[in-house]
Amino acid sequence: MSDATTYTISQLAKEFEITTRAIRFYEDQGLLHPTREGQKRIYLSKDRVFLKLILRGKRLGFSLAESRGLIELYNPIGNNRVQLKTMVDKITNKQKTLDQQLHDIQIMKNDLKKAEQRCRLAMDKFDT
Amino acid sequence: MSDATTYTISQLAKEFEITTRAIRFYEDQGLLHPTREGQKRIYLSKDRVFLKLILRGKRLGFSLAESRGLIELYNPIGNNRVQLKTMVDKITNKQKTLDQQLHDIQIMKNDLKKAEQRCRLAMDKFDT
DNA sequence: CAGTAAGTTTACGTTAACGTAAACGTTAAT
DNA sequence: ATTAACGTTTACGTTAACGTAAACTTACTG
Repeated sequence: MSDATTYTISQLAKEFEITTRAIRFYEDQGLLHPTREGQKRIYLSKDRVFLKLILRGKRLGFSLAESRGLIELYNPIGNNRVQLKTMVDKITNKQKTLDQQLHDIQIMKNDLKKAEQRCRLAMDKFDT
Repeated sequence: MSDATTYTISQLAKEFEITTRAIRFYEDQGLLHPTREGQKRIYLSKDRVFLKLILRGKRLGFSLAESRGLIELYNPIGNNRVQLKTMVDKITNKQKTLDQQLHDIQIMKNDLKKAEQRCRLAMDKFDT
C-alpha cells in the first residue's frame, strides 16, 4: 500500500497540466506537504492523490478550503467522540451538496438536450 | 406560455436568498434584462428562469460568463447555418463537462462513503 | 568555466463576483 | 412633515486563486 514512488514538482505539473506556481500555492494553503531533499520539494504518491482530489474538487467548483476539508477526511481519523461526530457531519454535508449537484446536472443535461434538438431541427430546414 | 407575472428586485432577492446587489450585477454582466417602470426594474418570469439557471450554474462552479453562454441557448436560435453549427458545438462541449462532473461526483461519493464507514467503525469502538 | 535547465523565495499584479457605503429619489404611513 | 421602506446610481474595497517577474541557488553539460 505504501507506494514509494516520488515526484518532482515539474513532473506533477506536467502530468496534471498545471503550473508549478499552482502546486506551491496549494502547499501554502496547507493542501500539500512535500518533503524536502535539500531545497527541493519531493512529492510522495499521497501528495499525488491529494492533487487529484484538489483538481476534481475544482472541476466541481469547490474552493481550496473545501478541498482541504476533504483531504482531512483521509487522515488517521480523529481521536475522540466529538471529533468523529464532527467528521460525520462534515461528510453528510458534502454528500448533500453532491446530491444537489447531481440534481442540477440532470436538469441541465435535459435543457441542453432540448436546445440541441431545436438546433438540429432548424438545421434540417436548411438542408431542404 | 407567456406568463405575465412580474417581480420586483427584492422579491427575487428574497426568493433566491441573494442580495439585490448581486441581481443588479448580473444585469451589468448582460445576464438579465429587466424592463423599467420609471426608474424601477421590473422582472418578467423569463428573468426568473434565467436567475434560476445562473444559480444552478453557480452551484456547479460555472462562471457568470459560462452561464451567460447557457442563457443564450434559450434565444430564438441563430439565423444561419454557421451560427447553428457553433451553437451545437457549444452544447456538445457543455454536455461533456457535465458528464465529467457526473463522473467526478461518483468518485467523491464513493470516497465519502468509505470515510463515513471508517468513522462509524471508530465510533462503535467507543460504545463498547 | 560558461551556459542552461530546473529549482527556490519574495513580492507585486490581476480577475471575478460581489460587499459596502454614500448620497439621493419615491411612496406610504404616522 | 418626518420617518420608514424600497428603490436608484456611483464608486471604492475585498477575497480567492493564481500569474508574472525578479533575483538567486544547484546541478549537469558542452
